[in-house]
Amino acid sequence: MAYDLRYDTHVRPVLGGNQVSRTAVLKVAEARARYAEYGTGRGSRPSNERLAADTGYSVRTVQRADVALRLLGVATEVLRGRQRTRTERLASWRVGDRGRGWASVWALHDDAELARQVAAQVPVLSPHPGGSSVRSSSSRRKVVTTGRRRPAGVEKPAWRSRGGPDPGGTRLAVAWRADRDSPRWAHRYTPQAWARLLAGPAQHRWTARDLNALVRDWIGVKGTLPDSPHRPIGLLGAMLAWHGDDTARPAALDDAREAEELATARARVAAARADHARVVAARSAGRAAVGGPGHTAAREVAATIAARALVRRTHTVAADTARHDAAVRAARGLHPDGGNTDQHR
DNA sequence: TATATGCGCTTGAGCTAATA
DNA sequence: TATTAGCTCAAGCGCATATA
Repeated sequence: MAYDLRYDTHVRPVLGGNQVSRTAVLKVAEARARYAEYGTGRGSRPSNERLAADTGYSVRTVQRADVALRLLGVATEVLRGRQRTRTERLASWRVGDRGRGWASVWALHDDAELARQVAAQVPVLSPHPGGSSVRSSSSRRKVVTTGRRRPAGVEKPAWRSRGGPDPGGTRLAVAWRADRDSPRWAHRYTPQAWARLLAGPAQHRWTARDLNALVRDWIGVKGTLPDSPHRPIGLLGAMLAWHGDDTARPAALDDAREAEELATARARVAAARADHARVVAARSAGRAAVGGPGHTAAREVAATIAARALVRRTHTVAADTARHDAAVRAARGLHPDGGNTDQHR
């Protein structure tokens, strides 16, 4: 599909006089895929010569196919091939690798824009019979429709016999599709299409967060998740089967931890509010007591105590000063009453 | 005649041995 | 010891040729 949709616009102008066939591109892509990691498409590192031997084409054609794959947007050359340094070769020898060079490393991948183009082509690839080689013409018969051919005993369509889309599963699918953390392929199907698969988890009160936690767990354990899985419903079904117990919500632990943090924060806020209320009450009581009989009596007692203390301090200082003055006069030979002696004169 | 393919040469990086 | 020629490896490119 990539070749059919993009070769003329993306590849042909670049390759000029060195075009490459669809068959050659497919063969080289298949050969490269055999050397890539199965789950991710990464780590494909056969040399051009190896690919030429595998495909039966020349190295030159392999090179052209590589360019085409790159321009089609389905492969990326991650590391260019080169000869190893002596240190690298010695390291390689220790693990039994006698090669002198390293081939380019390629990653094979899908392309979101290309996937959209392919999806857009589906109606063209599955034409209505009216567009086929069988010509239709207007019938002259009065009744052109066929009669009831339903087998006896079948009274309603299959979806109705299943009871229609599960409401809980539909609600969960709607929430999951609306969640910004959900993978893009969640939007490949309508909520009704997801509903049947999600009916079980919805019964056990799963949320969009649970589904995304399941996807993250899957990536963590399996190591990979395609950008555009071939059958998203099948993939999510595999994840749910891998998870096993629907009653064990994947995000339950996160929810419990957040609930505990929320409760702690609420208790902290309540305690702070109680402290503040106590402080406000005490301040109000203090302000109300100012000017009252108790406050006035206390002030009078305090003033009396302060006056007595002042008198005591004055007497003490006056006595100390008199003693000091007498001692100074005695040391100078002066009369204690204030007169001078002749000795000094 | 347009398209697809292969041959042969070139490039770039690195190693080895000969030589000044 | 530094320089240089020759070689390997991986990859790119132009042109001649085969083919439908």
